[in-house]
Amino acid sequence: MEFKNIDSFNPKECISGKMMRLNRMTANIFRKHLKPFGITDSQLTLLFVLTKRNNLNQKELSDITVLEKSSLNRNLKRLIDSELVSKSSFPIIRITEKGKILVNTIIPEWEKAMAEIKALLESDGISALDTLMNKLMN
Amino acid sequence: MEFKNIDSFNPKECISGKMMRLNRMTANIFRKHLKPFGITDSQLTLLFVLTKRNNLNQKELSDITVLEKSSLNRNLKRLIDSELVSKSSFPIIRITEKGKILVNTIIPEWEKAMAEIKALLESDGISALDTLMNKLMN
DNA sequence: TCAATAAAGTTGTATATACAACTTAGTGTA
DNA sequence: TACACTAAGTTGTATATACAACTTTATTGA
Repeated sequence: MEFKNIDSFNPKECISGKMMRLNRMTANIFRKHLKPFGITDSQLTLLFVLTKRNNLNQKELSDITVLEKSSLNRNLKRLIDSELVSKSSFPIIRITEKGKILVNTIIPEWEKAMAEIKALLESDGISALDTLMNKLMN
Repeated sequence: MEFKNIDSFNPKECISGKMMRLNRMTANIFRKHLKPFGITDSQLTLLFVLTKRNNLNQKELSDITVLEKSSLNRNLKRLIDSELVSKSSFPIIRITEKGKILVNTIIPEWEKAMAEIKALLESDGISALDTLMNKLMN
């Protein structure tokens, strides 16, 4: 049986495939650094946003983080269970004092993760990432 | 309470955060196009690899796709359940005839997804992605 | 004000992913 | 060959993520 499409296409070009791989490699580096704190990169991203902006609801958070509302809702649930985030002023989501302390504590280790990935990316890799962000974050 | 680290850091720089967002946006586009075929982008990546290389074991597949061995094992399991992949020549993993037919059928739609994402990325976005791949894939 | 509609938030379900621990298969050396 | 060791593969468990369907909250028009 012949497969004309298969014979002529080049799967290595796949942009989704590349993006998934890059994401896994990056996540592996950050996960390693965050492990001692019992928090994930995705959760840390939310804490980071909430550290700087204290009047967001779930819709706004999901827009900022490009997370589907149900995904966001569940990620928040875990942070609430850990008492790092509070829904007590619903619908506004706020980081707790405990959350702020954790973020403040993690930052030095986050900077180590950043240094590790930056060493791999070098300056042109870092600006390549910004190029992609500018293209896709319309 | 004061948080020196929080006051001075810039969470928007976070490379992991950027990568996760880019990955979600890209995945959203591909998922939309692949939906009619009942297959995911991650599964399609595996079929793509197996379409071109027919003598790989799980270890080799996990290296190529940058997937932890247990993740790979489970992704394969789903493909085996769908009879798109076969483990009958263990430990070698092979795509089945059904799998090849599906890939051949999907390729035109995959090309549409590629066109959509390429239109957003433009040529400098596309080369930015390659820059990142070159940096991280050692 | 109240009913209709829209928006935001929640829950069910499925795949994706990784780490840890375990089992099976393979290798090498005495 | 047999035993020890290593590599590959599998399973348990937890988080991440999205879509669909549902509930709750907010908005708007009569």
